[in-house]
Amino acid sequence: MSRRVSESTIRRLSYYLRALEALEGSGAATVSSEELAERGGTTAAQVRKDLSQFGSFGKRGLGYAVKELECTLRRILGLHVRWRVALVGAGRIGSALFEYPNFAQRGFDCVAVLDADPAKVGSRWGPILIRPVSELERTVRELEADLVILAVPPEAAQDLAERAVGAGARGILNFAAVQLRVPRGIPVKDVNLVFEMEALSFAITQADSHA
Amino acid sequence: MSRRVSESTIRRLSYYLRALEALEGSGAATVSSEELAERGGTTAAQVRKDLSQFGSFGKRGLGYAVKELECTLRRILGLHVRWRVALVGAGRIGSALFEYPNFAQRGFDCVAVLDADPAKVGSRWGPILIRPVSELERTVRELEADLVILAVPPEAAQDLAERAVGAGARGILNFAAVQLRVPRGIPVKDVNLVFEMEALSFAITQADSHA
DNA sequence: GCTCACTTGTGAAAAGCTTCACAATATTAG
DNA sequence: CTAATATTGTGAAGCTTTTCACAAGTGAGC
Repeated sequence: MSRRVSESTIRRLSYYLRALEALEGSGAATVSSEELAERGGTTAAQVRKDLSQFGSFGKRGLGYAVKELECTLRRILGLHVRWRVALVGAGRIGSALFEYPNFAQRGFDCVAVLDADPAKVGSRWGPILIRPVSELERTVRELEADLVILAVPPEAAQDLAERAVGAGARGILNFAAVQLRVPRGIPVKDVNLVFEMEALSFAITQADSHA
Repeated sequence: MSRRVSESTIRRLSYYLRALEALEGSGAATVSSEELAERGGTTAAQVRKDLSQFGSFGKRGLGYAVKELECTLRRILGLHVRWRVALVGAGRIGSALFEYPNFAQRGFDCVAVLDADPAKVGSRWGPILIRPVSELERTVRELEADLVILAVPPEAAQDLAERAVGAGARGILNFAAVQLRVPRGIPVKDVNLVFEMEALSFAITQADSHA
């Protein structure tokens, strides 16, 4: 029950959680692996295998209790606690993130915003005062930020990542198009729109050349 | 040379391309699989395997010619042509995307913006007039959009995806937290910040419980 | 020309992930 | 109570991806 769990499994757990939330809204009390699979874009066997890595949550013949499984998944994903997030980079992406309502709803509280641009430093986003990036370490330490979001140019990302981790950050969401090197044990997730667009471009081009 | 190429390989090709661009800027003429691996966050063997799926681009003993490989990768990824993109959803995310300068730089031209909010319809973003989503089909058809970006609420996404594909869209970048069902052969890429944050949350929680 | 150091391309082995198939178990109906 | 039906949990099989290891090719120095 405590082997290494694959990235793909985790990603699917997030989908299952969204599906369960929707099901709860629609009043369903139980759900089968088959229905979860349909909503999560996978197969029933996969759903059962995924869940079985963490325990045995269903009832044979019946399926899974929606509310209970939802709760279990939240706990597995570590969403039963709130996470403190420091956002580095108050540009377009940073601002979109900051205003994204689902963010706080899902347990992620933005406790600080930092930027390198002196013109932005000192202004306010709602209750939050924008700080200079030079105060990154102090901010992470004093506000006990768990997670750091880097929405900064690629050339700045590696340095900021190292400093954030040095000051106690435990995970990084990276919007910069570089592969960050961080100490073992610090998870990094990359989000990169250009990469996704390039993957679409490849898939379409490929399809054409085979037609 | 024309087997199915894995998602992971494509994702890494994008990293290699970024690395090559950086190398070209710094004046290097050739690069070894080892150096590409370091910059792309993988291993030398993986780099060689990835590239070998498309041909034989290196010189033994020497490595790869930076400029040439860059060009080859662009062609493999289908980036030698420009892509026409329609953006559906003129909210925070849509606006951040629209203003993202790298987007156009990398060959993706935003040819239309649509929104469901009558208050936004008719206003301008630079040269682009915001259209009502009711005109999605007409817009995709007349402006010959290849790719559609859905930056809309989850409940609207499935319907819009179907309509976009019906009107000729060939690929979808989906920001909504639902699994879209589309006809076979239409690639869909999902971008979801909450999923990435949840993966971080899981990784950290997991690490804790094993400490 | 010969040797040396270097680096690719690739078959084979290893590791990892997904699908299959079925015993086990739960509920409902008669 | 028995039969019929539904659905889970899981070992084993099948498939995919990654890593390994090395023959083959390349240029530089002498």
